[in-house]
Amino acid sequence: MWWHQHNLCFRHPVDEDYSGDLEEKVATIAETDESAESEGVIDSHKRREILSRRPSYRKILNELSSDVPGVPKIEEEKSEEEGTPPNIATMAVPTSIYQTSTGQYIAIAQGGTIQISNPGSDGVQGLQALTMTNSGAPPPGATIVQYAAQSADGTQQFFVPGSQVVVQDEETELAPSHMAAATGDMPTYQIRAPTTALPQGVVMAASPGSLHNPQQLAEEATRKRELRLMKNREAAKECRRRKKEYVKCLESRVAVLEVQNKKLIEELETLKDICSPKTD
DNA sequence: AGGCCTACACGTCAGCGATG
DNA sequence: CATCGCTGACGTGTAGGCCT
Repeated sequence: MWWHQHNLCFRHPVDEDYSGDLEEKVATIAETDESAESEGVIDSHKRREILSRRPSYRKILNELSSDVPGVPKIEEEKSEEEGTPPNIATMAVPTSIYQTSTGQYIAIAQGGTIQISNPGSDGVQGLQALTMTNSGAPPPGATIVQYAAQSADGTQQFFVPGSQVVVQDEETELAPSHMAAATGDMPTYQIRAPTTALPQGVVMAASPGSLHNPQQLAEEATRKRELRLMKNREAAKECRRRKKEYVKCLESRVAVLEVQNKKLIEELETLKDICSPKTD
């Protein structure tokens, strides 16, 4: 066994095909999961049919988390009135600590804040904070901060998708509301397109009534296509993120069930000994 | 150094279900 | 029925490790 419920060591690479095996393992242990896919020879059509009818990862994960306490849950969006800032992913778990394959410790705190710390030092040096700001569909122009790290010289480094610029705010009040809510007293940042006032991917639309000639129609079709591609791009990213989370969830569930299984076997052996004493 | 392999991330397409 | 979101499949690029 290479990991435990609250001290995960992610040794498995996240493979596209890996979740299927893991699902099967969970189903085998729990004997309740009907979503397991058989590893036998299934023709591609049938396999595709099975796969395409699978519910979303959010749904599956939420079902799992309702079964198993302590399993992270993906909150549904629209939690604005409930105190959760918009676009902030909330992990409904007590603070969990994981260890990565590189030896780093990852702590998921309430409110979705992830802290990454490097072992070896006194635990403070190298501390990195990361706040997920993209649980749901981002508003137009919103950008996902994928990773924030504090380098040795104290400067903040942000890696964001696309060719965008991160600008540190002079004061926290200047930050967008969803970011300010997420960071608290931390310095806040704005993400801007470097050359244009329009957010990345936003294309100016002509009003429908003004489309007369074929060229305008072609431009409109191109615009629609680019918009669809952009949305699908973001959706694919989000889908992959959820899938990774789902796989991690399955991994932790496997661990829990294996421990339970072991305990039950031991209990059974004990009961056997009690109920059938030796008669010689 | 260069070739090969592997893992990973990404973009795109296709197909499905949900929704208005 | 059109539209949209989600997700599997596929192709591509890149980084890192290993071998010659």
